[in-house]
Amino acid sequence: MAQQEPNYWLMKSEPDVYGINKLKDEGKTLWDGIRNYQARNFMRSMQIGDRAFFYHSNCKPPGIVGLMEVINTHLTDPTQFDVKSKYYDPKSTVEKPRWDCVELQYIGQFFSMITLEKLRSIYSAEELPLVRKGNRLSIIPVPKTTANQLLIMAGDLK
DNA sequence: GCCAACGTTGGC
DNA sequence: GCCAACGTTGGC
Repeated sequence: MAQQEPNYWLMKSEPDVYGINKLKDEGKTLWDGIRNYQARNFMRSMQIGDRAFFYHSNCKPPGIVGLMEVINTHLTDPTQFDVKSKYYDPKSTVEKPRWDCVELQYIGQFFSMITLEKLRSIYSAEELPLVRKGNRLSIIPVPKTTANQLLIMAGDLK
């Protein structure tokens, strides 16, 4: 089977909760805790080899800080069964789990963040759905053309 | 801290 | 199936 071109994504995380430096230390991570169906469905369409921009949200300033690669897909999110987790979902069962996740590997960190302000000044909602007004989705596709431009903009990775 | 935007829940 | 009430996200 021919390996198809990787797709690009943008994945948000609050740096106080899980930031790029944590991922850099750990090398890879399960992207668990997603409790939004649209975001989950985007994760379900991810393929090994896809790449994702790491976005720091709910901070000053918000923006894209690094790059990751999808190394595992269609994994059951373990936190949905963990009573002590804030992501515990009593309506989910082991037989029929509601939530899954992907595993991501750290690729690199940008020398300087591409801020949301800059992204808004460059891109339309079609070119980068992140900048669409009122968008709260934590996982968003990034069109290939835009992804390539962002990578050029980022230059070499740390 | 405010609040717009949007998702989810649950009564009917 | 509708929709009001409520909760959350996340920029500002």
